[in-house]
Amino acid sequence: MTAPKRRDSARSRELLLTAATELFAERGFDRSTIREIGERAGVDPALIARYFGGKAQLYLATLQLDQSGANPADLLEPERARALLDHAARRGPGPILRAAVAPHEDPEVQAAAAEQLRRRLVDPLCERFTREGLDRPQLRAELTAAAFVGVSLSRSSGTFQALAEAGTEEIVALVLELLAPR
Amino acid sequence: MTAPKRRDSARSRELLLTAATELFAERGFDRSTIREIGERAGVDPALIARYFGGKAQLYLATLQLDQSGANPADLLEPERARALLDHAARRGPGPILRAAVAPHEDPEVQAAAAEQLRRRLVDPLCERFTREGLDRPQLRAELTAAAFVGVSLSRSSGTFQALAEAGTEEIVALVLELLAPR
DNA sequence: CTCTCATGTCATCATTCGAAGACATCATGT
DNA sequence: ACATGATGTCTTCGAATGATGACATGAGAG
Repeated sequence: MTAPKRRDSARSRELLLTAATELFAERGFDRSTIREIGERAGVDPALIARYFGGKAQLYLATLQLDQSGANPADLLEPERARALLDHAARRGPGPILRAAVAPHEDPEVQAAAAEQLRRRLVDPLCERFTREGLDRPQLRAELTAAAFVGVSLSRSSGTFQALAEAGTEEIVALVLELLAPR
Repeated sequence: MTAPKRRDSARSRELLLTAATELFAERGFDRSTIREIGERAGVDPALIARYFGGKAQLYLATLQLDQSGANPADLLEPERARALLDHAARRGPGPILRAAVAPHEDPEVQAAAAEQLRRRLVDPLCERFTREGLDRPQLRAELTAAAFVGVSLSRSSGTFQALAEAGTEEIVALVLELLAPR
């Protein structure tokens, strides 16, 4: 009951946001066009400009979309690793992981993506490493996150055959074995 | 004395190839334009079509360029890891690593990049793992290579601050510690 | 009912890109 | 010296893309 919408602009916004999230995850920002987004959403692409301001701001909106959960668990928690890898396998790696290896041209966009990356992957790891008394926890956290991003993206890209074909559980086990500090 | 060049088409080809290698390494294939390549090479971009057939074939030519060394050492050899990370830090990660996480649209181009990736990173690792008697050597090799690619690309991208600022030696040590099987 | 504005549709613009071709220029063989 | 083909320069084309604004339409206010 947040007030009934006339011709449902809220719904159009939502549809665009969802379609954009999917497409950005599948093909990345650059290779997604506002026409494709509009087509998938069943909404005229011109409304992207009206409701978000432009493609870049739509991207920013998708970034803020799923930061719902507060402090996420770190990568070395099996459930967290599984969730991330599974999500990437089914819906694409997501725009945030992509931003780690291929920065955006727009500095503002890149900064936003980098912050999401830090909050959702690096910081939890850094906390864990600090807790465990490792030296250089920040650097170790970034390194571990980068390695995980590489695995996740590579698996989705299909470039590595065995990696693409292996089941999620298998990957989770090997990744955790690989990344766990010793 | 391989026959003197009239107006030195061989030199033009070479200049284009060099400039293309640099630009592809710095910005990746998609974000590099043939006009930029021509400008950097000091050669008219139209000659790319003449000498290589087009942008995609120029890219393929750069891939075949530096596969001089025969069987390269595997990633877990410190010198090899250092060489790769150092090269990436100074001249960009190179088109091959990029292909691991962001496939090209042209299937032929992607296949060529994937093969280079396999020959130069995965196969040596697979041999090592087989030698060491690990199970699933192929999968482990691809996983390790993917993690390394993630670290290398992330470091070059500047998205992770500590990772970008850390010295090569430091990274090499941590990467080897991370990726070495146990 | 009618006015008004939010909402949606459509056409078009400016830019960028790879590609192709017309034309000019120079070197070499005869 | 001239003809021929290789080499280089320049313009232009067609497609794709993000953005913009004019116009149409429908719902709610008075």
